[in-house]
Amino acid sequence: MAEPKVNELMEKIVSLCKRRGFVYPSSEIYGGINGFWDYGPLGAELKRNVKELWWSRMTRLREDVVGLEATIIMHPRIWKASGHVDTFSDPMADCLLTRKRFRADQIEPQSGTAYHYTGGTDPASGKVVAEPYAVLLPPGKPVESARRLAVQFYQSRGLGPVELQGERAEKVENSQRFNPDNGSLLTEPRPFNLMFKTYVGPVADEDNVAYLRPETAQAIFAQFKNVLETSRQKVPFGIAQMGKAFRNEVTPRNFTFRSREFEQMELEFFIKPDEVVEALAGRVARPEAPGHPGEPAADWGWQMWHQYWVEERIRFYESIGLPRTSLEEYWQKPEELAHYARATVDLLYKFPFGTQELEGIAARGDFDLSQHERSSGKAQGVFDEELRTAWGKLAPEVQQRLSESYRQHRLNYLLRAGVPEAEAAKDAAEDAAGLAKGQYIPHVIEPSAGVDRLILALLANAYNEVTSTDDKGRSETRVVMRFHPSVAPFKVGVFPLLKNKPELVAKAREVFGMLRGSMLAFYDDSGAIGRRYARQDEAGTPFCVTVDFDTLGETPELKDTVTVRRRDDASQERVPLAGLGDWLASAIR
RNA sequence: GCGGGUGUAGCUUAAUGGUAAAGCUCCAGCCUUCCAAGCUGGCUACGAGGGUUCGAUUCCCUUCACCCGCUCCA
Repeated sequence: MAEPKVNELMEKIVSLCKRRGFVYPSSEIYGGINGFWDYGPLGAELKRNVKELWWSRMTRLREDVVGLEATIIMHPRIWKASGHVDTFSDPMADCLLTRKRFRADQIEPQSGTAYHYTGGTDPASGKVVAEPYAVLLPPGKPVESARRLAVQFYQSRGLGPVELQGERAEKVENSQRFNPDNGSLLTEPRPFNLMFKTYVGPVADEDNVAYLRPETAQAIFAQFKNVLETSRQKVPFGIAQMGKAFRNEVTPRNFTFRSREFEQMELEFFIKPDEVVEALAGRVARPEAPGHPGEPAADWGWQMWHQYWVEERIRFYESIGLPRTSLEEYWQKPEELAHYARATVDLLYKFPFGTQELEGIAARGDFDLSQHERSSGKAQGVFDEELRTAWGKLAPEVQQRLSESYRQHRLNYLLRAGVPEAEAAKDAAEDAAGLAKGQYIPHVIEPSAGVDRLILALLANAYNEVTSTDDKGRSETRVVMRFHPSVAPFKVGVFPLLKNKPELVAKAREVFGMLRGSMLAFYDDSGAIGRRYARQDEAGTPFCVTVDFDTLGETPELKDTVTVRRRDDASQERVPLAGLGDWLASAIR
């Protein structure tokens, strides 16, 4: 549709980000580095505000969430247990003809006759392409189809008419070297390192390999027991963490949207399995209507908690200025779910380059703690005195039903994790027996958000162009960044109306000094007043305060009052200096 | 990683095989009683490397970054 326009908007945003100091290309004086971006002065403030708002809302304002700040480099076995080592170093192979890419180890084995060629010649020009090529045909298919593909291949390498060289047939059994769709030869499998690798200690050998974390979440699981034992929290409760994560993305794209170094804000909220909830509360509450389910209750099952966090997160985005209409909620279909997830909701923002994920809220069951329990050999379950007491009072048939349901879930997990059948059956039965003793492995709801993506969404959302015509008939387009005041880098600009009147400057400096202790203020006395307003509009500063002659007493009843000018509609209000701090503080909340 | 496109000042755009131009922004000064006014002055660029050439921003090669498509997205 309007695609050039869309790109134009992104280009304008990128350009503004650089011009005003929100975002710069990393290492720019050395030519930049693909997938890395820096935040300039305004961007750093914006990002800090966003992170502080998230942190405060997710931990400080809640009794049931505590924080964690873990290292970026952790024991490599964490990434083995989480599954990242395996899925992040897949060998990949590309089709030589269509360039389609495959996981080399997941290609369905093919059998048949492979026709090999040593090269192709253009009989007209005599041009030769000596690259070997091959096509695998299923039994019974005529050799012509192999030749047809081979001709296409050599044509794609720059030949017009093609004479094939060195045709040779070979029987092939269970090969993964050919494209299952068309039989074309693939490239040699090449490993894809999606995790950043490093070495701990001065000796760079395979024994010292470690990885920069590809997500912050695993540290939370790895420290779950420590936090549980030292924070005086009981399930249900959450552990929040913000921090850098690193992924060797195949294609960094869309400005900062997909970067190789990025920051996450993650919460792992641990809840009781539904069987435990029922044993304790007598029932399991499930969502009956869409929308926020209200205050947490003892009978909430995982679906209630999941919906609760989806709605909490949407409220957070609304509170920092992303209207609900700019967001989309996407409930992943069962076939799209990752192997560990029971349900995942993506919160998407309508970016200029498309509607893309800001945050994923996954109900991960007990997968992660279970993985770390098996991998580390350290029990990750919790003991709940109330559960033990309540269990003893349950009717035997209820005990039986809950225990069986729990056993079935555990068995499913263990089998999927590759535990041999007999062992899995035994372990699942033991886990189920643990319920009676008050033991279980918590389940988890994971709201996981990308800070940088959110910053980009806020930038895109704030970007507005205002075209005005002055009295000389010249029209001019200005940019106004309409950030929510709570995230805006500067909260207030402070100006003397005129620079060459020392009394105005002195008073304005005084007002600036008064405000800067409680909010980020910016003092400016250069150029005409309108220009200073415009500069602050581009920085997204929601309010500007101007000291004029009335402030000094030119009009006696206006003495010690200033003009407060609003960014979004340029409206002005006269505010007494004595109440200015409070006026602004309540306006930027 | 593949294919296509782009790369001149902070931004937007010129021109040129022979000293790289302008507008806006920015900085300094003057002026200015509320929305990029005016005047004076100033900083700043051919993405990087190599080749051809007496001389390359211009032609060629390589490389880097960005944009679009493919691929990937645990």
